[in-house]
Amino acid sequence: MHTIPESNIKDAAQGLRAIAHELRLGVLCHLLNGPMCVNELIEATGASQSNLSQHLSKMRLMGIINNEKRGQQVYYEIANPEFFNLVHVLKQIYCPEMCQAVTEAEH
Amino acid sequence: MHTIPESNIKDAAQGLRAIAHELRLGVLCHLLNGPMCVNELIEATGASQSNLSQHLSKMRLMGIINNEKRGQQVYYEIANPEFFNLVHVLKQIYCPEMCQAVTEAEH
DNA sequence: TACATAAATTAGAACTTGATAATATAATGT
DNA sequence: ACATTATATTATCAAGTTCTAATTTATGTA
Repeated sequence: MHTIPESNIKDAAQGLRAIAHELRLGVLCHLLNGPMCVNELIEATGASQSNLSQHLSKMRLMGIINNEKRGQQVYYEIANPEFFNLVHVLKQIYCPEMCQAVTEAEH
Repeated sequence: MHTIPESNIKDAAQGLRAIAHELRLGVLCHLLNGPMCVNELIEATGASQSNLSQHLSKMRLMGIINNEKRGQQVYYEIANPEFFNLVHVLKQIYCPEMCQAVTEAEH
């Protein structure tokens, strides 16, 4: 069966909501390259400290990312390697111009 | 590069929002088995007519599904086959109990 | 100890989303 | 033409989300 059972739909929808935001999805993409601390993410995204912190908190509560304190900094990283695949699929859907070569090769 | 370029992040986040809801994700999953008309989806999901219609409308505007009128009925179907892959990844993440066998075989 | 830096928390306003109920439109059968 | 069935639209209200500004907590350092 190629579907999500009813019992898990709620969790999956909640998980999607956790990344269904420009800034949060941007953070997820940055973290694909490895762990980053909050200041680095502020730099990378241009978000305000408070705003970013709140989004990171939400992503952490939703199980998208984990954090680890190293001295004065808090480093965030992707919690589940499946998110690499998720981003890959999103790229297929929303960056068609980047994926045309592959798509054409399949025909 | 395994990431979504900034220029497409907004679209991707918006697309995610279009399915980041229990009912809409449920509809998407039902449509994986083929086109369905509104009444069938009402049956399948238990949603009210008006509510479902509004969610279908949103998913259509966001490019997740297409519709086609056949006589008195309107049939909806998935707009992009990549959504099969998206659901597959979601299953890996949010239905771990269903995927354990595969995961263990990989070790 | 006092100060600086990193990050989290809180409160509140503005905006968005989702559900319901009521109404409208469109196709079909009598 | 009239009733019936299928779907869409509109208005409204409650609930949820997001941003900003201010405050707090924790860590490292002079």
